[in-house]
Amino acid sequence: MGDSGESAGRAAPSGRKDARRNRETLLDAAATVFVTSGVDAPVRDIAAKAGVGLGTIYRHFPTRADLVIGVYRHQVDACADAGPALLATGSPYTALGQWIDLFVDFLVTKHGLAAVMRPDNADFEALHTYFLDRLLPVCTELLDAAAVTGEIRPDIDAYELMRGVGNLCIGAESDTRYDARRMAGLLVAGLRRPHA
Amino acid sequence: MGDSGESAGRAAPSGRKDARRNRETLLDAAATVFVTSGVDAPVRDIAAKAGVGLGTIYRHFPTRADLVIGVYRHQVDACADAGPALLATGSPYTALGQWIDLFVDFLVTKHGLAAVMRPDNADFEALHTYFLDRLLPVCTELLDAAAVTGEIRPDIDAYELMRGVGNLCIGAESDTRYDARRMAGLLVAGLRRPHA
DNA sequence: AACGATACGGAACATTGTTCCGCTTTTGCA
DNA sequence: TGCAAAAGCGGAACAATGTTCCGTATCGTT
Repeated sequence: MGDSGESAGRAAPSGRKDARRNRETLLDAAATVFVTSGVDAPVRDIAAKAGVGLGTIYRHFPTRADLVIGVYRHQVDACADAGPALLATGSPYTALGQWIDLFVDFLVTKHGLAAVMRPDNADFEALHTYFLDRLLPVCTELLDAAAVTGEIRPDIDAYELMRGVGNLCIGAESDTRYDARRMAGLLVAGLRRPHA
Repeated sequence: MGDSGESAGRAAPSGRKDARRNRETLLDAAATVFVTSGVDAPVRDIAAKAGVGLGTIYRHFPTRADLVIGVYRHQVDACADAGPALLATGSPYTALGQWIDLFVDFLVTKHGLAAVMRPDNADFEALHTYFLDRLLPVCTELLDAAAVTGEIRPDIDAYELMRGVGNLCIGAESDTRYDARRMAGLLVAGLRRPHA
């Protein structure tokens, strides 16, 4: 569905035809390179893969975060949309857990993406902002619902939870001894209201 | 490369006098720079602060991880030593929680240190290894003790917990909306044995 | 076809880690 | 003390990467 067009994404098809084509080519190339080399792949690699110059890549995507957003926007949106859906299928706490699992899976399967979501990384501020804009409302909704039913403590901030879960996913894809899903599950378990 | 003797830190005073002095100077300078610019500060900054050339810094500390270890070794050791002490003062679960708090405080107050503990960062493998060597046995001890008393689930791996807590601390020092300590507390709370 | 606007490519620049080597200082010994 | 070898030093030079800039090529319109 059409969201309020902004930031980086597909707005009204504007500009020259070749420019539009290059934009697509770049997104495709980036997606491919991200899979093999992670989201930290050198800009030159992406440009080479797309067969364009460096100037072109920077014109279309002023910062790398814009490129990453372009590539993963759909998946982030899908994750956001899944929140309300899950909420409709079971208890709020269960839904929250499942939604977090979805988020963790998304991050863990994208090499380096979690590491890049840190807000102290000025280069990726746009990415951080996009994730938050999209997912924070959903997380808040789930959290509130679970708090209302009394399944979890009511004093948890969605932002903190998202940051925490995001952090837990860092480096998970390259460490067989570490299971980010498990840790995220523990964190969510920690949200439960302390039993009397 | 194979350093003489220990990985990094103070070994038996060996070599020339000026070399030993430079080593200390370098550690002092690094400590100062780390506080103001984080552990990712450019090597050149540290060299400049210490008033030595680049060659000198790389000779004394083949990798940056060695320098970081040299600077924080004492504090890591102190944290390790605190484990058994805490265990003697209260219930294992309480001790575990307090020990984790200690660890979190340590990481959070050192700009960028947590981010550098990731094992997927080849440059800092030595640092990662040092932390693990020193802290993993302590964490295991606390975990086991708390499992024996039945306060927590018995299926938690110390390595995973340390990685998880370490990750939770990433970027915490520059984000006022995020409290790593709180998140670590949640994670520890999640360890509790599920109530029947 | 001509022309102005738009976009392109890639050289050039900036930052930072790391290596290498000629020069200096220290140390051991006669 | 004097001296030569060993040990250490400084920083230029190299490599990898992000980013900017501008002369040139292409597109769309008249």
